[in-house]
Amino acid sequence: MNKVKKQLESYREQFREREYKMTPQRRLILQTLLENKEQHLSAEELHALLKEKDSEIGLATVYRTLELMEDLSIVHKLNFGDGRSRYELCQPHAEHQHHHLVCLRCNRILEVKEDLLQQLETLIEREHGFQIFDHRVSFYGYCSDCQKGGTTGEDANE
Amino acid sequence: MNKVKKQLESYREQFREREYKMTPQRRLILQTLLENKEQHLSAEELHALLKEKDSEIGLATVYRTLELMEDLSIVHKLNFGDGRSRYELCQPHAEHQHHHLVCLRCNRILEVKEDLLQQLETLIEREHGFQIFDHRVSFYGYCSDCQKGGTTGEDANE
DNA sequence: TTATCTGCAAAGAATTTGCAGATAT
DNA sequence: ATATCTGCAAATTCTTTGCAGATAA
Repeated sequence: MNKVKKQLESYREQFREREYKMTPQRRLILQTLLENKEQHLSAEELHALLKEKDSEIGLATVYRTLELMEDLSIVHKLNFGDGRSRYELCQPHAEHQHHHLVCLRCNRILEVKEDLLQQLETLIEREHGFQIFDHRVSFYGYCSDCQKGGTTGEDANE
Repeated sequence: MNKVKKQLESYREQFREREYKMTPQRRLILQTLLENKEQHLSAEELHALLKEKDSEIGLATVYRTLELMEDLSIVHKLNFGDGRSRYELCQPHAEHQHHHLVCLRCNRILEVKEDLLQQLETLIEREHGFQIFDHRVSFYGYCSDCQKGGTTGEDANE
């Protein structure tokens, strides 16, 4: 998996540009995020994963690193209304982030690649004179599994 | 302002259907939300407004009432990434909520009436078999004032 | 070398909960 | 009458901060 190494090298460069140091802790956090790309981890979940790797990274460091990387546009901070912030790696080459589908029954979070908000953005920029840099879109409903399923449904979280 | 009274009566009915009681505290909270429709209040801000009216409603009651009203689909819980939840009354007759424009410089939150997500929703329902009930959309950028203004810009919050 | 970074523990902020008395229906 | 609701204070949970020693560049 040379791809991961290359990606880490690219992040190191982003750090250097802003005079931030690439420490073992930061590297391991990035590595873990790369290994869990599809996950939307919270700070505590990430911290738990790091512990499994026998690292002694403190929770405060995890928070500080995530904040820093959000500032560097390496991660996006997300909120799905469950009382904690969640994070995901930015897609380096995507014009915009994808959208999230939050299942109201099993709480799974699915993703959609399609953007299709260009039309709406153009309208907003024209009508409201608001210059858009990014957007966050979540759809709430029932995933296909939960539409079939009985009344209970498994809960993906806790 | 007979309109407000009518609206309160309608909320009372929603409460009754679920066997919740309409207490003076709940009525005053609803009234205050109606008087601040365009505001996106946090629980503490709402609590402060209630205090100005010489009511002795406890903060815990405010939280409990907001939770209850979210469950009744009377209010929407919103998150703009400022570390606290914010609430707004649902638009009773709107198919969907409007969208929010979050200015990254002055932190003002503007609104757009246009929905225009139907096309995207149709695509998602078809391609992903995901049955959509609602969506939350926020756009991040610079409002028209902040595009003109200097480098500082006033901060609408704190 | 030296400014930045880390871990720890303590602090802070938002939200929730337990309980005993009060109150809508 | 009684199940629900309220206010208070304490408890929880998530996140941030101060500090002294450690470390990347």
